[in-house]
Amino acid sequence: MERLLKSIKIAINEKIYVKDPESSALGKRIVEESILMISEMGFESFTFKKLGIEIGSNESSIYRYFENKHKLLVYLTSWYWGWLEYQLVFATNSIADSSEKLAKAIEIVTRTTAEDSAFSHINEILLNKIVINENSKSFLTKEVDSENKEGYFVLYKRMVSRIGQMIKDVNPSYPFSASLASTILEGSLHQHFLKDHFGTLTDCRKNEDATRYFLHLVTTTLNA
Amino acid sequence: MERLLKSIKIAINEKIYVKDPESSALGKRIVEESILMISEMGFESFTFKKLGIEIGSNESSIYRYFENKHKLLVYLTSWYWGWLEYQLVFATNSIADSSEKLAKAIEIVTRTTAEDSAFSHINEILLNKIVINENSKSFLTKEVDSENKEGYFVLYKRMVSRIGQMIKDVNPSYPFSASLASTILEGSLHQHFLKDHFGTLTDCRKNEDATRYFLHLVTTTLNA
DNA sequence: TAAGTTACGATAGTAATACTATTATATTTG
DNA sequence: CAAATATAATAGTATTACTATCGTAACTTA
Repeated sequence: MERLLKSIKIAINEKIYVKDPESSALGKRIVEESILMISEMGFESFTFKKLGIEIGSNESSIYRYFENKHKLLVYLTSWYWGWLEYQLVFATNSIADSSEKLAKAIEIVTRTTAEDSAFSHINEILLNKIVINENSKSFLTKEVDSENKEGYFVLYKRMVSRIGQMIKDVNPSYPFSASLASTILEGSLHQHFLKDHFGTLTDCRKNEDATRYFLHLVTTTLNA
Repeated sequence: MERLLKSIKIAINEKIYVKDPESSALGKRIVEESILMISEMGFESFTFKKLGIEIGSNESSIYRYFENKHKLLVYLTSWYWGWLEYQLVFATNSIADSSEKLAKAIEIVTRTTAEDSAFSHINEILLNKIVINENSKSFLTKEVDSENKEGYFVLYKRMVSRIGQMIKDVNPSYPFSASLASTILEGSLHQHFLKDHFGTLTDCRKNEDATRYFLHLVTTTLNA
C-alpha cells in the first residue's frame, strides 16, 4: 500500500491553481508548509506573507501558484478527498457483499487519520485536522455556484456519490441515499469537531466512536 | 403567538456585545441592516464600514455595540437559536407522548423559516438563510474554546441538549442521543445548503423533504 | 434652568491584509 | 552558450479592521 501510494498522484482540477504545485520544489514546499501553518494557526490567521517567510521565499512567488488563500484551501481539501477516495476504493473494491462493503466505507470515511502514510510532502494527519476545522469554509461562500460550475468540488462530490451508490446497493428502496451519504461525510467531520471542543454535544469520546455511531445509524436505517 | 412573540426578548449573553443593541434605535438598526447585508453579500464581504454607510451612521459608532463582525455573527446566530428554542418549547410543551413530541421538535428545527413573524426589526427569513450559510463560521475558529468558556454558544448548546433529552425520552437505551441531536441540527442546515447549491448530493428538493428525511432517520433508528 | 452625563458623528490615523507590477537575478533547457 | 523560464526583491495600492480624539446634540438630574 505505501509503495503504491507513493507512485500515485491525486489529480486536482487545473482551474484551482495557477501553476501546478506538484511541478516544482517550491510548489511542494508551499503545500507542505501551508498544511503545517493552517493546522497550527487556523485558516483566518494564515497569510501568504507569513507562508513566504516560513519557507524562505517571497509572497509574490506564492501567488504564481495560487490566486489566493481560498483557492489553496480548495486545493488542500480536494487533495484530501481524492486521497480518501483512493483509500475507499482500494479497501472496498474486493468486497462482494454490499452491506459489508458499505460498513467498510463508513469505517474509512468516519475514522480520523492516524498516521502520515506515503506522500512525502503532505502530512495527512494534519490535513485531516484541517479538513475537520476548515472544510465547510471552502464552499460556504458567495462564489460557491460559479466555483462548483468550474468543477472545484468534483472530488468531494464523487466521494458522496460513491457512498450514496453503496447505500443504494444495500437498500434500493431507501429514498434518501444521497442525503444519508452527505450526512455521513459532513456529520463525521462535525462529530470529530464536537469531540474536541463541545464534549457535551456528542457521545463520541474516542476516535472509533464516530464510526460506531454512523455504522449503527446507517445499519438500522437501511434494515428497517 | 404573534402577540406573545412581540413581548418576548431573546436573552443573549452580555459578553457577546459591548452595548446591548436592543437598548437603542441605532443598535436595532445595526442588527436589522446587518441581517439584510450579510444575507445578500455574504459574511466575508460584509464590513462595518459598509454597514455604517447603509444605515447612515458612522463606522466607529458600530464598534460601540460590537467589538468586531465575528461577534456580531455570534450575536445573530445566538438570537436565531434562542428564537428557535422558543418556537420549540412553545410547540412541544403540551405534547405528552414522547415520540410525538420528538417528531414535532424535528419538524420545527428542520423546516426553513417561511415568514417574518413578529420581532419588528429582525427578518427571520433572512436570518434563517444566514444561519444556513454562516453558522459554522461562528465556531470553526481558533478561539472556539475560550469563547465557549465565556458562554458564547449556550443557546446553540441548549437546543442540542433539549433535542438530545427528547431522544432519550423516546429510547433511553439508545447510546448516541447527543450525537444524533447534533446531527439533526447541523445536518439539517447542511441539507438545506445542498438543496440550494449541490442538488446531486441530497434528496431534498422541497423544504419539507429535510423534515421527512430526518423524521424517517430518527424514527427507524430509535425503534430498532 | 444650568450642569453633568451619555450617545453619536466626524475626522484622522495605524498596522495588517491582499493583492499587482516591475525589475533583477538565478536556474533550466534546447 | 543563448534563450527561456522561474524565482526573489522591492515597491506600491486599495481595503480592512480597527483605535483615538474631539465636538456637539440630546437627555437627565439637582
